[in-house]
Amino acid sequence: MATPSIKEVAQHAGVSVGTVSNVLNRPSIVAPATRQRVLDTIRELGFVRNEAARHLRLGRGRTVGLVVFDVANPFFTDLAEGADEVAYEHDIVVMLCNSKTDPVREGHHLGQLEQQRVFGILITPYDSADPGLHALVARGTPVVLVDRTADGGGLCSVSVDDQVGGRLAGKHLIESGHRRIAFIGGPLGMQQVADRLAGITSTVEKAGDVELQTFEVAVMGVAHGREAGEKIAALPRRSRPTAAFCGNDLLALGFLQAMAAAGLQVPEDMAIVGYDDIGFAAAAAVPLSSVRQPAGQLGRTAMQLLQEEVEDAERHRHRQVIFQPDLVVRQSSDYTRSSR
Amino acid sequence: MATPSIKEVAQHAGVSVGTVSNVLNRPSIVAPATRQRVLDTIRELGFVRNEAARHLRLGRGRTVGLVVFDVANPFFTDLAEGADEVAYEHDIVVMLCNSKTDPVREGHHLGQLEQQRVFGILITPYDSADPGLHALVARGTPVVLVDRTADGGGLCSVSVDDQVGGRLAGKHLIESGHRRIAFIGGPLGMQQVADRLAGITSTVEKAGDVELQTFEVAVMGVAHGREAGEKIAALPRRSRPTAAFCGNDLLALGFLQAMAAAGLQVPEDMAIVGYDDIGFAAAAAVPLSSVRQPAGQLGRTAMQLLQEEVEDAERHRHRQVIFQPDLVVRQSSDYTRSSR
DNA sequence: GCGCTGGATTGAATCGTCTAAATCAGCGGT
DNA sequence: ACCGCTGATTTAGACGATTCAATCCAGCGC
Repeated sequence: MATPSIKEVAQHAGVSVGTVSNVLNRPSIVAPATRQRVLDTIRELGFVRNEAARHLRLGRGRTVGLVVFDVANPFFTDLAEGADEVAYEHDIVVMLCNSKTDPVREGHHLGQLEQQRVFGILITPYDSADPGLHALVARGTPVVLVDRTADGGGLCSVSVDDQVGGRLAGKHLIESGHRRIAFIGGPLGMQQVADRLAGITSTVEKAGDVELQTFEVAVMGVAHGREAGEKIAALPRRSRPTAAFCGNDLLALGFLQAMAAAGLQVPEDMAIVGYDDIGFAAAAAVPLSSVRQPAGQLGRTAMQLLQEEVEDAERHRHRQVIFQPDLVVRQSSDYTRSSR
Repeated sequence: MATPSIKEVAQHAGVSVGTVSNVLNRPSIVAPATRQRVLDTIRELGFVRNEAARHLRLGRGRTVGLVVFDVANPFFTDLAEGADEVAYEHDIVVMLCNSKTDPVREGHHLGQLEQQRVFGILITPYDSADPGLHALVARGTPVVLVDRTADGGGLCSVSVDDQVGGRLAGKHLIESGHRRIAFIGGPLGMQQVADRLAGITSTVEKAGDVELQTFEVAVMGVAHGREAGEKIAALPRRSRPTAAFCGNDLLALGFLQAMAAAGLQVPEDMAIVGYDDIGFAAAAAVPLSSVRQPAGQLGRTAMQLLQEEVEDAERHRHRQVIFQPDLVVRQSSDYTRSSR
């Protein structure tokens, strides 16, 4: 009934537990005949390795925790998929955790992962200076920051230059003639959001005659985008922004819905640029312009860095890998492609 | 440096390991003064419980594996979120695994989960009769089927009546006057797909004068939906279906894109009904009609069933919970709401 | 026939935690 | 002064796999 242990396999096959373990871990040093006999017994008995025991003895697990803001956001599932690819090659399993941009949930997950003595953690931290996170690192769990640059250099990180992203969006909108632009995103305390805002701000300031208005949201999801959109649509036409730069595509999608509901045309009455270029952006009611980030690559690279860090802890030097985003212009911000 | 063990905490606090363990697990039987001293030492030393050792000793883990077809499909992330909610209440952590409707990947994940001696597994199985899956169950890992009915009754399951879903879609399209309908989905070997098809087929047959054409796809993703759409758009107008029922919303979204690309109007030239009613369906270029499934509820219920099964293994009787889907009609299948 | 070599196998210790049984200290009752 | 009791604490195995030093043995050269 209960799964047999290595010991029962040994008895059944008439060898010692050491030999069974060797068959499992270094088959080459076991005599072929013995090896086969053990293998047969394993199959016969339906033996399944106990990872917990293995883990205890080895001191380190084969699981990597990936903590992200929002698993429902395709950007993060793409990222997760990239991480998974690399993990698979190294016989590592990925545990996806959803922090929902909530520091409490994030902390909870980190605690669980540390208790599990995971191989390492990839995380988009709510606050990269979180003392809890650094305590965890100090206690020995390897951590790689994802979609976030490690300021101090005390950690590896993989990110995309969000300021550049913000500038790309700003430049595009300004060049399209917009003079009143809204930024929708939040919480502003989040580095990613702050950087995107900083990016577009710098562009706006350079232009001189452009007004940028910030609308902070609590969570970057469709619902909040819609809410912000309703608020903005309700503004008097004269002072209402003519373009919106949304902190991510979910916000942008919600925002777009609000425009439709309010009877405002996109891009004529309101141009929209999102962020992440998730797959659904292109399929939206009005195909969405968006700042594209190489999500899969972020995930792959992060896992590789983690792998490197653990495999060769001595020689390892923390690295900050930074990718460049690019702007994908679609109908939501391009009059020339507009249907009417 | 290395995380301290319970033993070091004991030494430091001047008590035995047993007492430390008791502080952790049954604080009430420890004298308040001692308890406090141990607690202080724990904080001071930064002790973190080793879940692997605990797990080994207890024989069962606190992790539940959730194996789904496609983590990038919002239907499944909603489902996962529901499962997570309930898991959280029971101090259980959920491990999300992506099978990508690939039996090999699925098997790989099941193997990993079994090695980890997880608390249990929730799975949308590619083939619910898979011998590997049943062997795993026989060896003692509790499994609950999700979005899939357990035929034999040898397992708990939570599902939505897909035949009803298919009938709802069929009825709606036929009543809207369509006489040539396409079904896009696959692989047809998947029960969910087969049932949805069976549902619409039965409705079609009852109507008598309606023709149903099936287009099988390998994977239910946006790309395949687009592909199928292109193929159908290329058919001569006379024989081309006037409506499409897609196996899920991702397919439908892709299909919709293909219609736009081919210059066909939705719903005038082609009505579309999707499945799952994911959040993005409402935000699509043409808001998508869809058969809604209570994803979160599926996840919550599944986790509850698993919990019940493990907590009270003796008295437990396997149950099949079946929810009913309902149809959400939006513009993609409704002329009256069409903009033109 | 002896000792040696080297490949194959064994045995025991170990990882960190939990728990049942044993021990201990203190105290009230007789 | 002693017994027995209660409540607090300690002790001593497990749990299952890994690993390394120790052992075993067959074969070989001399």
